[in-house]
Amino acid sequence: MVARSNRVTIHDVARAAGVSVSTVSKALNDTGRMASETREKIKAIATDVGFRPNALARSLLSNRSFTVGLLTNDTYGRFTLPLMSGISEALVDHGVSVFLCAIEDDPALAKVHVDAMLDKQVDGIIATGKRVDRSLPVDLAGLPVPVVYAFTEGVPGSVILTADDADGARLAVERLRKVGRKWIVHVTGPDSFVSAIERADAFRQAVGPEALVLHGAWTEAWGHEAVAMLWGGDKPTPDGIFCGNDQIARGVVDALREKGVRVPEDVSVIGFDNWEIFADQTRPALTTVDMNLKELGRMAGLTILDLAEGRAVEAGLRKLPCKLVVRQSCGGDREI
Amino acid sequence: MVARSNRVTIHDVARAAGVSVSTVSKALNDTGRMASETREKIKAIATDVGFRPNALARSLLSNRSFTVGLLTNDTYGRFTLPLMSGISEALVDHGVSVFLCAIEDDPALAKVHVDAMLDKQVDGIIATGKRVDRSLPVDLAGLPVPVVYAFTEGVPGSVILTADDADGARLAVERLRKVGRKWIVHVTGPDSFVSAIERADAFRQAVGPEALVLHGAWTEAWGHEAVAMLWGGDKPTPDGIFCGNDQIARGVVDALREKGVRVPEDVSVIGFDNWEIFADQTRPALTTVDMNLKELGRMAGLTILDLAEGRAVEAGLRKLPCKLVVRQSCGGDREI
DNA sequence: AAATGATGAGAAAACGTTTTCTCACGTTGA
DNA sequence: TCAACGTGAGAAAACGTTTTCTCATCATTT
Repeated sequence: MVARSNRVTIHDVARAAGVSVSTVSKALNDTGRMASETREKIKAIATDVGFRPNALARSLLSNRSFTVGLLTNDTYGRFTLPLMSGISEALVDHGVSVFLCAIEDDPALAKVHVDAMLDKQVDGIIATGKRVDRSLPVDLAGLPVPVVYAFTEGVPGSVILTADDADGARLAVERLRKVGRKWIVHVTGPDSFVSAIERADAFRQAVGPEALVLHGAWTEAWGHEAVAMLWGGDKPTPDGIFCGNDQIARGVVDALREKGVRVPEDVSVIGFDNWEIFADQTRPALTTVDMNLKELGRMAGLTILDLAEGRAVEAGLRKLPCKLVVRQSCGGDREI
Repeated sequence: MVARSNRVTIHDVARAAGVSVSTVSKALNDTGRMASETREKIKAIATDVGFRPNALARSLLSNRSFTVGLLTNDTYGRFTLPLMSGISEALVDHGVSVFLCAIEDDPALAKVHVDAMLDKQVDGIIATGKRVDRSLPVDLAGLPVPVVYAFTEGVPGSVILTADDADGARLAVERLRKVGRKWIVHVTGPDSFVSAIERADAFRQAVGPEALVLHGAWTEAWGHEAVAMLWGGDKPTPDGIFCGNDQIARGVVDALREKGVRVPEDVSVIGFDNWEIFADQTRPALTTVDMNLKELGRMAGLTILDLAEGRAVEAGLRKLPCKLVVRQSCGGDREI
């Protein structure tokens, strides 16, 4: 309930042990020369009085703050949180803490946050966003600390980590084929999204020349609409639908159910994102492509650490493979 | 592309200006005595060479790091992100950055994070979680820094901020009454949740002795089930349904639509949480209670700041009012 | 003309560490 | 017996700031 700083410093330990602060420092860091009894005694006393070195003082000297910044404009957190979780998990073992800065597409706010982090001597900055083909509203080039871009557009020559959309599409098609689907269509988001394009291209490549890709919004409503279109004409209806995200997939599955089409018996559906809140709640639960965002976060964390510690890292765009999470909407889930 | 620390320090400024570091410091901080020309000249030179004071060095001296920690076990981020957003928004103006630590109900991990933050001399810690009636798996009492609990259980005598569940329930009932509903029921989550209990109690108090509360899971499926029960017997069916969260509400609305019951013409539905991804996508879009989590975050941020700066703060549980977000599922939305 | 006071600016200490340098002491070898 | 050497431990500098103290210089007053 009191005062300034009752925190125990290295001086307190030195006094308690009857030695100098240098000796304490060397004892605790296992450096320097000294009698091993002295070392052990000092260590014992240090833990006894609950000494924990002040990281700030240490950083001042070492030029390493064991702190990194995560800059994001994904306020909703759909992508940022798994990423954050991976970053944190990878770095906590190295004693590194993460500043989270939510900048909402506001350049001024972004600058304030970046400056604050630089002032606090972060060892590096990880930039992330909600769209792979958009960059944050702040220029991170030429900063005095390394920068890694994860799931957002980065400047040329920088390190950019992202999910391999094409791989995800291939995984989905492969699965649909494996459960015996012949006429597979792709219902996805607007073709103004690079992710949508890349998935669609890979989809076309995997399915062949007759491939059908329907672009729309990233919404349930578009899923409903697409089903209405596909089942509305007199053309043959597909037996497999690969959706651009889980919301579309949810719309598709609901629409099919309302139509009396059985999923997965009559039609197999695969989503994208593995957003559990959607994938799990859909009836039947969605088989869906997971972008491994947590793993992407781990990679980003370890990469920024490499850079901070001066190790060489290959620049350029690096795409991490996706994985398929099998639930019920595609069928074939019991065969395993 | 090189070396150690090209960062410009106060010494560089002093050299460039031909004065001592003390003079520079006083010039930039508008303290001390000096000719105003000197002051201005130094300021000009400082911005010229791009000097930014090293916050670490400053912190070492002032015992203030302008850094707080946010501890959460809400990996999904449903509650943490709006809170975080509010905290960050409130604190960025004061130059304070936020460490986000995701501890997944793992006491050891929690301790590691807390220790790392303490070593880094955070000015305070905000604890938050996914449930108001559960505490984090780590003891935050007796820490050398102030702690504020937001949306999670705190130790007695601490500062605890949370949403006023009863207020939310009252808002919902009030609205349903206002649009002319007479027979209102409450479909909510398990009665093992304090939130569910408090809302249910307030609901009963507002509706009267004949109030009907149905407890189930926090899922869409339970919404469907509840509708099946309510419309299954030969009792009169309700014309207003207040749901414990937006997922239940979504289930209820979907089930009613499938039944041919019109929302909001025949039945008004109100949700809880204002989880936009659900509230917006439901047809019709959900009128729902918003817990003002961002505001709660702001309060938490300002409170921790007050405590860090030694201002007195009243301990105890503080409940922040909710607000109703009007969309279409309740009706009466066009009257305004 | 001397004493007083105001003004401008620098020196030094401090924050809590780590690291390098120095030194006293005791042991070994010739 | 003396030089050389190894060992244990402390002194001091350094990191980049802020703050207190001291001290010239110059203008004002008597």
